[in-house]
Amino acid sequence: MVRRSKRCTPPKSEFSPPPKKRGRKTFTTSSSSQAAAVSGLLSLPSSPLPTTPLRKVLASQNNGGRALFEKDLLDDIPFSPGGLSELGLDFTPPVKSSHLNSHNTTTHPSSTGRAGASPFTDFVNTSLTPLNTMAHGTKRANNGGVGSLMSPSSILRKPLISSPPLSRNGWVRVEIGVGMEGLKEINRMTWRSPEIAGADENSAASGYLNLNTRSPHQPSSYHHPNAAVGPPSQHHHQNPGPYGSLPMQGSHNAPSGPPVLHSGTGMGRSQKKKIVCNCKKSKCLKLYCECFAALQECDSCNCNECRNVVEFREIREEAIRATKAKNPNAFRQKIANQTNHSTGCRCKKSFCLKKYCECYEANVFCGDKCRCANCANYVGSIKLVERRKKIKDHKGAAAAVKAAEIHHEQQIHGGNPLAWGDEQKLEQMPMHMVHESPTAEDMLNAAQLAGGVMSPRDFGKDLNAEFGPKEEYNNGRVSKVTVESASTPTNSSTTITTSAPFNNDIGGLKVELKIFQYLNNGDLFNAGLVSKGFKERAFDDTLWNM
DNA sequence: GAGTTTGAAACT
DNA sequence: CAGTTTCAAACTC
Ligand SMILES: [Zn+2]
Ligand SMILES: [Zn+2]
Ligand SMILES: [Zn+2]
Ligand SMILES: [Zn+2]
Ligand SMILES: [Zn+2]
Ligand SMILES: [Zn+2]
Repeated sequence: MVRRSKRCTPPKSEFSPPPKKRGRKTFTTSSSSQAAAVSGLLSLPSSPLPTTPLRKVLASQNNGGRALFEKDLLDDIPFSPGGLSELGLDFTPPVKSSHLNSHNTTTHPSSTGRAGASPFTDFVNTSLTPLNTMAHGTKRANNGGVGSLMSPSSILRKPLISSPPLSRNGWVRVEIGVGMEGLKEINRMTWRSPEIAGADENSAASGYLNLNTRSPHQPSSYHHPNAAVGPPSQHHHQNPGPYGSLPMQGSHNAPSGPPVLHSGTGMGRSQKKKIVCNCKKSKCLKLYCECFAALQECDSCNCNECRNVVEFREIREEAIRATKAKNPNAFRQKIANQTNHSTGCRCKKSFCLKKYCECYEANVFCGDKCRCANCANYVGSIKLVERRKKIKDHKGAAAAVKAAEIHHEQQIHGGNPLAWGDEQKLEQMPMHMVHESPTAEDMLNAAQLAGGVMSPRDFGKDLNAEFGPKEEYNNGRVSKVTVESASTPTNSSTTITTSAPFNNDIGGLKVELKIFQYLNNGDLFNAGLVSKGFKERAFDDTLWNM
């Protein structure tokens, strides 16, 4: 298989046309800062050569302003999650995204680079917020390991794009998880629409590709089933693609009616359960502290610099006062009537099926106050039951089943809908599950959850299409609600679940490599510097020999 | 147990 | 407000 000779060159990129086929894993890159600025390629330092392995390579290979890189030599180069930044080249401290939002240039952010420069040259033409990747070794103090070196993949967890632009046909964000092995999302390469990427996290390396201006460096035998693929049609965007629409935030309609979860765990107003916190930084004077939130003094807790004790009565009371001032309901129990969470949750990735969700944790169904995505914590949700079972919350599981039965009963028989309010019929049924296709994000989340909650079969089928054929409890039976699925992504433990056009398995080629087919050699080079994972893929023999 | 994920709380 | 950061619990392996 030989790469097509028709090389796709990003419109405004000055990247010199790569060889007809990748062939040897060599790169040429210009030391011209301008070229670098435009192409996003490495800009060589003009000043004293540093001592990093990369510099060594450059120094030895420097060829009249152009440096030649070869794979073998690159092996000595430590991967740098922050792109070139870690190597001391073109490092610029991350810019606050708020400043970058208006970033709308047609040139590379700067010849001086930016932290975690996108490995993809297309970036230069986007008006998307640049990605702030982290510097390798960034320390992050979190509960799990204060001061621990974070793997490249988890430095940034906040959206890399704020104010995600509306759908941009053709533009995709490519991400790859690095530094880990296994089935986790972070190990996968994903591509998604910019708007969805906005909600993503943990992207050690990512960049944007404009498929409208690119074509895959495909093997001649490659025929993508999707006609719109190749260079994705610039004309009609009818191709809904996986990201045609964002998931509607499921707004549940109030279940002001009966079906209630009585798991029995409700321990009334004055929590008798002993709370033990492990606060490290809040001094137990913020609602972060469970003790404080419960207006309990810390006792036998594992907190640091605790002020939530009688010895600091004044400070403590002032804190309580201040907290109340900010929110009069701060200390009010969130589950008032035993049926609703007073403020609802806003879960995005847990399906409200983990205790991260306050509704789920409180054993109440999500309600109209909730603004959760892909909620599975509703009356009749079989996944809810399964989850509780798995957690061995048998009481909760039983309660959920019972609620479903009661609900179903009311649905068929007399249960005057109006009695529950006009929208009772819609009830907690997440509309979006019925009418919308799952996003890549959804599928990834589902995949993660699937590990435990769903059976492999469910994962492959129902969950795959996300809540595709939706199973629900209907009076003890499981019924399926058919949902048309726009995409039927393939999935495996090592290749990501994506949607067309990287959807189908072609010649057993890994999805990630399919994605990389869109990258030119320069891109690959940069990608190789980004992370270990990127490097492995960028230099994959299959990719270079096709 | 260490490291990761998550969404409320806090902050700007 | 909305967007972002901080935080400590929940969770995974
Ligand atoms: Zn505390
Ligand atoms: Zn405490
Ligand atoms: Zn304390
Ligand atoms: Zn929730
Ligand atoms: Zn909820
Ligand atoms: Zn929910």
